[in-house]
Amino acid sequence: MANKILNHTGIPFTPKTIQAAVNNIKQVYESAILNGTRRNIIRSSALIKNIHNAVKTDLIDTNIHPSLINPSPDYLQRLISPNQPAYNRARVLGDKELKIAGFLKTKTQDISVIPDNIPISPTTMNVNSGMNGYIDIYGETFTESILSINVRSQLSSVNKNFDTLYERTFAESLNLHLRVPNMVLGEVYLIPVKEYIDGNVIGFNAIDIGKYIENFQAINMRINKNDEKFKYERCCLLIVDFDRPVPKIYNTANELIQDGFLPVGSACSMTNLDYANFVNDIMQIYSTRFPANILT
DNA sequence: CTCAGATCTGCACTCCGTTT
DNA sequence: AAACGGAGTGCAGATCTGAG
Repeated sequence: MANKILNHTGIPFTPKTIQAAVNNIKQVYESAILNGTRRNIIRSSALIKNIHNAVKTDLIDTNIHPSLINPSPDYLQRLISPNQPAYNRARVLGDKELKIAGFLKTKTQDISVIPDNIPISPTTMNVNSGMNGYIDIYGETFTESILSINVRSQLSSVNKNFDTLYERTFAESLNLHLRVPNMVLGEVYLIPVKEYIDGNVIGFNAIDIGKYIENFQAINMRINKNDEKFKYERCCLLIVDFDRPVPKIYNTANELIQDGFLPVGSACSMTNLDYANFVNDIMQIYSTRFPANILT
């Protein structure tokens, strides 16, 4: 897990930008298609970790302390007492996906940023759900103060899986917000503007990208903690054209119209759904909601 | 304690009955 | 016949467990 990200020749590689991440995804995925190991590479999560890494890098660039991202349980133990003396924090990125309890179930979060000044307070859950009696090692106060960003992708069979994946996306935010309504949730969803066809050759099919934009706008921008619980505080629909030598990331609907992926006059908007402003936007929402929490 | 085998989890993708 | 929808599949990695 520490660094399982490889380039297409099998050499360890750490993408620092979202463009480097999608470039590497294209190269690794396409070589896997050609040598018949496409399913293996997808299920190994080797591709999606490229996006994880670029998002983590962008979080650090907004001044988040690396040790507060996906910290180990050992590191978290220092928060068990609010009067703990200052801890000598190494500038190392954690890689532990935190298992967070929601109203219906637990779920490990892809990227968790923990505040440095909120104590952990284990509690036994007392709720009218299957989680009744579950011992949550973090407690509600700490859980709701975690900034959580999940990352998904779908490179082929896009329409076939739309329903299942959209339901999952919708359910994950609801599960957490039903228990901890203040929690700030982000989602980065990589979607190709043309899906890869199946088989052992490189090829692309058109998809209806407008449908994705509309559906993700419908669960986006939960600015007020009283807003609908199935929404995310900030979603990113990372729309990428892989059918060119260097993949192109789309940040605006106008670019999609210009390249023929949305009809002229389309009402679709990528405002608040783009990657370019994603990290800044979600940090803004977090710091407004939890002005006293320390992430640096 | 170690560590190998068992079990659990996450997730892209397939399959097949239903609808149009 | 074609498209749809959603239950089912199976791989890979993570985590657990118990024998020694």
